[in-house]
Amino acid sequence: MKLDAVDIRQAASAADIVYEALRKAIIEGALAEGENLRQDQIAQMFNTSRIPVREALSRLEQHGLITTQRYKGAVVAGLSIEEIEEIFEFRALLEAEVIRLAVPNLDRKTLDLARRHCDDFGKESDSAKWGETNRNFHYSLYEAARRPYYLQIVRASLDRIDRYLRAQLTLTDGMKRAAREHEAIFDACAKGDADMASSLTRDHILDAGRSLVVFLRDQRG
Amino acid sequence: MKLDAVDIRQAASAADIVYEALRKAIIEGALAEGENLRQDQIAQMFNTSRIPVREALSRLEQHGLITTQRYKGAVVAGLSIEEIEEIFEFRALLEAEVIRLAVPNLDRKTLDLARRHCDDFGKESDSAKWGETNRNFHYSLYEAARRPYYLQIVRASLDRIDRYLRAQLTLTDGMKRAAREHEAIFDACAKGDADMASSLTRDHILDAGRSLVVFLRDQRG
DNA sequence: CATAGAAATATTGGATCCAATATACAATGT
DNA sequence: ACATTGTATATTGGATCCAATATTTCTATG
Repeated sequence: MKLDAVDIRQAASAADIVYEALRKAIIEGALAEGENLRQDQIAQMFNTSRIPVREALSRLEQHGLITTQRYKGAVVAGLSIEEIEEIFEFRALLEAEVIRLAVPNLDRKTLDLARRHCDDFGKESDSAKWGETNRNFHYSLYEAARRPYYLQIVRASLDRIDRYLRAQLTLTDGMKRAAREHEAIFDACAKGDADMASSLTRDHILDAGRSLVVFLRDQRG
Repeated sequence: MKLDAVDIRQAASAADIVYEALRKAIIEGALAEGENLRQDQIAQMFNTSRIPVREALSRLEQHGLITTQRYKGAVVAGLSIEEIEEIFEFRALLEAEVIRLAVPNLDRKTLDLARRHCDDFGKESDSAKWGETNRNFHYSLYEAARRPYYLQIVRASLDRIDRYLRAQLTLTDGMKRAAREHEAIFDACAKGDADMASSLTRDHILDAGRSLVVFLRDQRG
């Protein structure tokens, strides 16, 4: 197990740092599904005691990223195909609505930023960074919806399936398709067509979900 | 501050018990908005140390039910009118979809159960129990959607605004209206009309939200 | 008497220690 | 040889203690 350094601005507590580092490692796939997370081991890694580690693990469990059992420890949670399908269906519903609410509020500056993120995604060859640029693109538009509660849920739902998406996209040509779909979504936003942007976002997510399920069924047998 | 007893079957840890008790107290309004939650005080209440209390508080903060500041402690979180409006809008979107997905799966047994919960709600005079019967009715139908992830989010979003709803319904005649709307939702479900059930659920939630906002604007000045 | 500064108090986050239990492995009997 | 039992080890959850800081109270001074 190997973890990246973290740079949380307002990391008030050690627990926050541990939480963010583990969250990042899990959603990026650096920690494999089923991998054991020993409190002692993590505590030593962060030069801290088990107390903040336990708090971090507790939060990760609340978000469904790990499961714990007393006297046995925590493991990185895995999702069944059915659970993954449900989360994609959920994201399609939610993000389609968020983009619809965002379009009327989009201004020049936001569109320019989204345009840059869209280009970055198209040009990104390092698959490890794919997740970041993807989030950057979508969230730069979503922010305009001014719905912090929606966005919190959007982020949490993406966290759950992000590492499966990344695994698939590094092994298939899904990224090209995603880049094309991003272009279409951006164009609809730039034209101010909320219904179109919403519909395309919905399809974008459902397509990705279907591809991923095919990929996983094959991989898992 | 006074807390109910808890009865969690699989309350593996003291932290679970404290978490559930505090959660219940907050969503029922037994703990007022802004009320201080001192770790020591809570620990003594549950005959335990501050460690499990801290874990419980950390989880409550993740769910947005409290806010904490180092060296100052935790307080029960309050929501602005705008935040409440957002959550009702969110619930309308989500629960309308959940009931739509549920209707095709409804069987005799589930409908009978929902019928009973619907009657219970109409007959319930104790406003303290309103929240439970309301949840029982809606969730008995929602379960049929077989979407555990959706339901988890539905529960969390209701938790955030439940105590405002309860406060309003005890002081207005909103319960009669809610009871009528429940009847209509149930009838649509019994007829197998998913679109109608969805639309009525959406209106039911948006109506409740609007009434609540009027009530709160008046109350808060 | 009012106010500024200092000491006392309250309160949190983290470290270390202890209790409980699951797992692994060795010893023992058939 | 193999199954069973007992023990040693690993690991978690909780209790107690310590460090850091915010708040309050008290005192001294103009």
